[in-house]
Amino acid sequence: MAKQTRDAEATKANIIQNAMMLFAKNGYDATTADEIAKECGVNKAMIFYYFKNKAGLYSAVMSHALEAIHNEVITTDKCCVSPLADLEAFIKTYAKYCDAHPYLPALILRELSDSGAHLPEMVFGSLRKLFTLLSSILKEGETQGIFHNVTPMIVHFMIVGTINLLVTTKPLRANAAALESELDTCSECDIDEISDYIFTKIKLLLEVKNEENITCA
Amino acid sequence: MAKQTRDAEATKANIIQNAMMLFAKNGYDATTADEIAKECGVNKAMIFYYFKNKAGLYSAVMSHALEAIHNEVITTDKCCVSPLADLEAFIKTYAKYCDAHPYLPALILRELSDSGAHLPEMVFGSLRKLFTLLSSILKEGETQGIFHNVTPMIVHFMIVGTINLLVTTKPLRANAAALESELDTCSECDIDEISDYIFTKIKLLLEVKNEENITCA
Amino acid sequence: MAKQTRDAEATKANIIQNAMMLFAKNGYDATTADEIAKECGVNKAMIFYYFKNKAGLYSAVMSHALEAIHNEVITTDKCCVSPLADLEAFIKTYAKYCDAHPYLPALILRELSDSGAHLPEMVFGSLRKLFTLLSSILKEGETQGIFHNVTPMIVHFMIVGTINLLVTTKPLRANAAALESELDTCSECDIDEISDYIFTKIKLLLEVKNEENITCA
Amino acid sequence: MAKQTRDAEATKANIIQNAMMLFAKNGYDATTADEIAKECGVNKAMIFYYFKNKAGLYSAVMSHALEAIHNEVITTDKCCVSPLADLEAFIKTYAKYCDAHPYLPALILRELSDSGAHLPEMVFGSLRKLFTLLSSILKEGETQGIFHNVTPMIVHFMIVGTINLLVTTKPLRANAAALESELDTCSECDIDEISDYIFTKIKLLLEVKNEENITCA
DNA sequence: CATGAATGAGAGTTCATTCAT
DNA sequence: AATGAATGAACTCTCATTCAT
Repeated sequence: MAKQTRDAEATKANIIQNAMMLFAKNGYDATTADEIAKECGVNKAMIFYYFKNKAGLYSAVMSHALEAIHNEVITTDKCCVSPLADLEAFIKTYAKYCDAHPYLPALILRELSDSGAHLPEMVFGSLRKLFTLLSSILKEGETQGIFHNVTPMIVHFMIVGTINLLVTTKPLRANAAALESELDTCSECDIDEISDYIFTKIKLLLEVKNEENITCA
Repeated sequence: MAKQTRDAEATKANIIQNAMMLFAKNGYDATTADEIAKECGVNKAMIFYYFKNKAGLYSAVMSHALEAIHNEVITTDKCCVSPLADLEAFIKTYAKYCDAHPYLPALILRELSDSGAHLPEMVFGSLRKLFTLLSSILKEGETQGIFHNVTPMIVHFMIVGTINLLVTTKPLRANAAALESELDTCSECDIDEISDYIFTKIKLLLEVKNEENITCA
Repeated sequence: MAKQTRDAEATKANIIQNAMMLFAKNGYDATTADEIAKECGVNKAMIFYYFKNKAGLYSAVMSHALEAIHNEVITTDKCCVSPLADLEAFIKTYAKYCDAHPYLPALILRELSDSGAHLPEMVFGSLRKLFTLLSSILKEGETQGIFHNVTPMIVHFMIVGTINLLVTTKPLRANAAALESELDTCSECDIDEISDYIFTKIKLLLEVKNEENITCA
Repeated sequence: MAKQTRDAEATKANIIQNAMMLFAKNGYDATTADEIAKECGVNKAMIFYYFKNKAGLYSAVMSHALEAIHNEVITTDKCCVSPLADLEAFIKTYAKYCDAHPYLPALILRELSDSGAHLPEMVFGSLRKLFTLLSSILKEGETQGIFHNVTPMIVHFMIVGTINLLVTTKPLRANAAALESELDTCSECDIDEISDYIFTKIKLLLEVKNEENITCA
């Protein structure tokens, strides 16, 4: 297929791209080197030449993906304007990126559901960096007295986990809706509505003190 | 190992139990029939005798697990007392069950992250039933005017997804906390605190109208 | 299926009947004990109870079948009327029996094509008896001066082998004829025409001295 | 064992050769991939690498064998000299080839005794081609008025079937003769005698009109 | 850098056969 | 006599990985 490039970086990138897609679609074990090679139009041995082994490729794929999203989020983040603005940027950037690269959420969920059985430091570190970023936004909000009762880990999963799940289950939800028309699986919701909704709700949940809630007026 | 029972139901249950654990721990592909058989103290052929093939066993495992949690949630549900009480029951029962049977969340997450590539009707139906249950609670709350701006699917993932992730990542979070002491990964949080927190926050998020938020006083 | 008979002989006969069919259709290796049992409506263990093992069953099947054909041929043989009449009886009885019990030829051919790898004395003996019978007819004809230049083994295969092949290839020949209409595979020939033809031709071949053939007139 | 050739065609041919022998000796089901690989001095996986699966290998083996005999027969055929000369060439070439490659007859007989359950078009086609060749010789003879009352399919089996049977049963016949010394199983007959005999007899059977037979002078 | 041939270690699945009831 | 549960040995096929070119 792809003409023999003889360009190491291009070949590597090509393999990573296609592997990412396949790993996300079928999982680590169910993705074979043959399959990846065929998809890339590259000889199977090249995978081992460039990445040493399958785990090495997987690791490269994950680093690549997480690096990318972290960069995306951190650079778009209107850092330090205000915790609320930062939070909004975080949520919307993350959501948009996931929507554009839907393999990522699948990979992350799978990785988390294994307790990271498959993967090494680097990947683990990247996940942590993302959490650290959100964490610092939330803490700043608390310091400024605009967020209350924040447990960052839980809020993190409420945001990131929910987005991941909504993105990966998109086909499944469409399917479920088709079968049972009264069931609203948000199958038509687009990513902007979703991230708006999440942001609005998370904002509420962070701003309102537990004791006050609606009792105010 | 386990004495030869010659009791079909017991043998089947034994296999399902052990398979559930292994599938949850290692995923579908990485779990081998040999491994399951050894863990059960049963001849490998019994797996095929009772479940026809590996996929059949997986299907049985998933049905079993989802059936169980659905029953648990539905029977404990103080049905129809009030949407709020029902919601609390839903969240806490679900959380408690997951904590007690931590394979379940891993299985569910994995299944969702495939878009259900692996599994059949039954499983899919069970997942739907769980969502339908929460959905009806939320809708009743809206009808009664105590919940506002509810998008059930998203709220569902905010609850169920978050619990699943917190349960499955427990070891991972402990690990991360150990590496970097300032990072609060909620690694000490027990399931009751978690479900309390989630319930409180979800309650807020449902009860407050978007426009009002903290502007009240 | 078949109600529990508790009649040993009936059960055995039932198993033999069905096994014969399956062995003929699929061959020894491709026929499983499960399959036979299901076809008979009998528990699989009975096969081993009555026949010790699969080879034992096969042996029983072959003996039964060869016994049957040998009896048929020998009793119908208008023995000793005249070699020609005996030959005709042999051919026609054999052909008719094969046509009525088409598993037999398949079993025999398969057995012969293995050089009898599968089977024991008894079967081997039965085959020999059949050949001995024809042999004696041919020899008697030679003694009486009406048959010439007889090599019994070759003539035997010309008769028995040809009938076996025509019977077993019946579906194949129909198939071939359907594909290529100009090809005459004798797919419409019935067993009487066939045995008439074979008898007529074999008669010629035995009666004419090699040197004379058509040179006569 | 056999040194690693790294020559695809050689490896394939090697596998086909050995597989042909084993399939002929033990039949399709009783021949295992392990056995073939060991016999070839090749890694078992190569079988699947080159032939996709066991059935694929079998198919390749059959095509190869039938192709070979068809070529042999057709090139040796002194085509169109005279039907009688052609017939003689057909019979003798076929017999000689079978004698030299005794797996072939076993394979053919087995295939025929299944009604071709196992095998695909190609093989079926090759068998048909052989029959078509003989058929045309016989028809030409009839047109020229030297053969009479020809039913090609039956005559085909009388020739080809008989040769196949004689070749495959060679060990069996030797065995039978050893047991019972009076029985003449033609165990000493060599292939030239056999094909001479068959040719002579088939010639008779074709040339003499049914009604005349020995009645001549 | 790139390829196709080759390998070894399993994995899932089948099946004849035995055991306990 | 009859059954269903249980077993162990094989068998086909797959796949990550390496080697020779």
